[in-house]
Amino acid sequence: MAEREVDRSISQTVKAQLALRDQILSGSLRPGERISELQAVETTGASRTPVRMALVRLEEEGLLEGIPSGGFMVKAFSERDISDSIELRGTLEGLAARFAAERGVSARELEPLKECLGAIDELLRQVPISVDAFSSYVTLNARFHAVLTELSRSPPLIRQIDRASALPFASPSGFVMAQSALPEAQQILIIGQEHHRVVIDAIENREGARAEAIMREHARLAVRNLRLALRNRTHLDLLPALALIKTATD
Amino acid sequence: MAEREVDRSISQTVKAQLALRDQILSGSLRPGERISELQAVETTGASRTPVRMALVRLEEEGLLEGIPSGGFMVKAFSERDISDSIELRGTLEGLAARFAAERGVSARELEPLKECLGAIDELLRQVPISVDAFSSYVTLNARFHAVLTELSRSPPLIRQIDRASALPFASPSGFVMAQSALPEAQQILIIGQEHHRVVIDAIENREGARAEAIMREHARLAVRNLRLALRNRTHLDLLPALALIKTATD
DNA sequence: TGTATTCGTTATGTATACAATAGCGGGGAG
DNA sequence: CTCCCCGCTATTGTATACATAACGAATACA
Repeated sequence: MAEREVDRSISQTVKAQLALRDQILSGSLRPGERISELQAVETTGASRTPVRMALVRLEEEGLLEGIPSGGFMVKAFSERDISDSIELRGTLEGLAARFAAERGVSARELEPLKECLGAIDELLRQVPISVDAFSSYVTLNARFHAVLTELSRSPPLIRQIDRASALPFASPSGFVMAQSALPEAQQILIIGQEHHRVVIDAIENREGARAEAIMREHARLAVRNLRLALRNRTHLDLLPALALIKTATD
Repeated sequence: MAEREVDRSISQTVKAQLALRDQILSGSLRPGERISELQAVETTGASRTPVRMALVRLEEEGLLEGIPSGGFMVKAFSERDISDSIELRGTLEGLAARFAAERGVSARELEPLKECLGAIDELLRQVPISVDAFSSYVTLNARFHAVLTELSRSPPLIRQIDRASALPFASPSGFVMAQSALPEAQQILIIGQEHHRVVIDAIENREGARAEAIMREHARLAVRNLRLALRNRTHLDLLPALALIKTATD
């Protein structure tokens, strides 16, 4: 009992899944590269069975791809894959916003959303925005999107949105990070915040179509800016997940 | 070597996954019921490791739910879950149609779609439609939706649509089957076919918004009719997947 | 010298053994 | 008679052993 040190608070499968996902997203594992189970066993500390379960989950998540002859490889994404994923999530979030608006949301339920809005307003007051403030923004923005998604009260939809967010840069924090290096970053943040304001207003007034439209526009903005940011890669080489994007233009 | 008869043409994992999915969808396993691994091993013929991989995949598919204390249970769906799933898929297919329209599709690529259209036209000519013809319709309709999805040329989107179709009644064939018992079945099929015709026209003329709108309307029609069909359950008790729907109104 | 075939090694798919936990039933006490 | 506690059993999570298939290298033959 002194020899084996096992953390019983978390399953080996989850541990392996987290570790491997981190390795993929951090670029330790190159896209197209075959993942060695044995190597994964060594780096994660779990044994083969939990590692395999983690690999299956990561494949379903979309980060890995099964190889016909056996095993898994890290998936590579084209720039279009990324922008499609963002638009996809925007469409889904639009549906969520519409559901929230049509089905009605109490003032109390809307409160967390307004809190995020106010907190971000506070952050955006400083020009230019500090690094710390930007970090807070990323958190608050992610929270805003998560809460909005929940307001749809539709488990299948929430589930799909979560899935769509699993791809690199497709999560609310993911693409904001990518845009941080742009000179127009602050303006983008301000516009995005305006979108947030409008969607709350639309939900409050039960304007489903308007709520949906603004969320889709929100995603369009993100797509446009991500494209822009990817043009000057020099500014954001620090982002590890960038390694997952195929450089060759299709 | 003579003793053990193993089919090498298909992996045990896939075999177990297919068998278990069939058991779930056919109602052999009741929703809320904990799935016994041992029992699954017996019914599928695979050993525990492949069975567990299959269970993980089915959980990711949305048919199973992990139990915190361990193991999996069959998920139960509310009527709203189902209709939301259909609308969800409709939204996704709308996006696919828009992508196809905006990005352009050659006449050659549109051919399979038109073939389905023509074949279905042929089927719908007979009144009332025969059981055989209806069965053909289900196949052709599924093919139409699959081809349309492919025309988006967006792997992430295609993937998501496939995922959304995994839930009971959310697939193109699934909800059509459910509606078959309705007296208005033939009219519904005719209207649906008109939708198909319009989406092809919209894609040909590169009218993205119109293509998207009609696919969403298509889903709305499906939702409405599924609701209707579920009202008179007596007509369609033959559908096994029905067991997965919670009877209690939320 | 190039190509093809064979052998060996390695990694994956599968099966099973082991360990730990959660649920359940029985027994005892209040 | 009821409630609580203890122990047992059954099932899951984990580890590992075994078999098989694929990939690579080396050698032999053309």
